[in-house]
Amino acid sequence: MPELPEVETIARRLRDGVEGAPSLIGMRITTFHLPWGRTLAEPSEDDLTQQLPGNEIIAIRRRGKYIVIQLKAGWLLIHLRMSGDLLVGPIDAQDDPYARFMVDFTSKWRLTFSDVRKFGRVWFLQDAQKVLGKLGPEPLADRFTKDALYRKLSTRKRKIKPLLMDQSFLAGLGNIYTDEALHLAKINPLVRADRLSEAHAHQLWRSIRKVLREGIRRQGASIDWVYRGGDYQKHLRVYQRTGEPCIVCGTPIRRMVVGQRGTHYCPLCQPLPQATSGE
DNA sequence: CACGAGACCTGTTCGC
DNA sequence: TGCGAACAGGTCTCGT
Repeated sequence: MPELPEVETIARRLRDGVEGAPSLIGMRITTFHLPWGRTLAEPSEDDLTQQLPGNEIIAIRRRGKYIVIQLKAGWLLIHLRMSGDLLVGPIDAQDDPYARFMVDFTSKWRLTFSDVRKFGRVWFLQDAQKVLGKLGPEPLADRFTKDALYRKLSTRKRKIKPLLMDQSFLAGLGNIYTDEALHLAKINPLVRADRLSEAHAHQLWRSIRKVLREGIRRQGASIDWVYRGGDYQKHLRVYQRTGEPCIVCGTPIRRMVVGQRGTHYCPLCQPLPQATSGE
């Protein structure tokens, strides 16, 4: 489910609280539950039993698509992958059938990691960089400039779409927002990164930041049955709009597969530069 | 270095 | 109506 805007929205809700659920900042952990063992990537369940109880939440933020929970001693990292979500409710509430990991607090509140497809993972680390250190830049950070993007693109020969989705190249874009940004920038998903002009790279930079900011403003996109978050899905330009008219030129949106991912684009607005795609 | 295929999982939707 | 195939917001590993 979640890409940068959805993860950002979830992190803010945990940090600030929402109607019916308080902020988790300052809460002290009593115990945890792990109904699906593989959800815990690191350390072992036994080690976690030594480290988590008594620990206290200091801060919550997002890095790439990770939820980063700073504890008094150590870091709890959570990656929602395809279908994960984080919910706060009373300990005695009815169990979520898809709960894979739960943390209980002295306040009698419980944080539940719900994840239908079981792809999500949790890490408890003394050094968060062990996992976060592999990530590329934050697309919304000040230091990520349009010239920095142009320079990074100019040395890569990969197709632009899979490159943008590579989390070590840039952290946070997934299938939805990549398609959206490429359409806004009028760039074909198959174009080689090093073939983009400086003007196109700059336009792409603007587009990436615009779709991510808009996604956050709308509190993310709710697609299918999984995420009941924001309403950005009502404003999508191409994603899952195959056959519907392009909002710019009216041409039917097409779907193709790029890097094994469904890819949506406008054949007129995002033409493949002639004879450039190959060699 | 770049790419494709296969895993990991469950649920919904599509096509016949 | 029923049933298998295709598809879904992500990432890792392996082989070419």
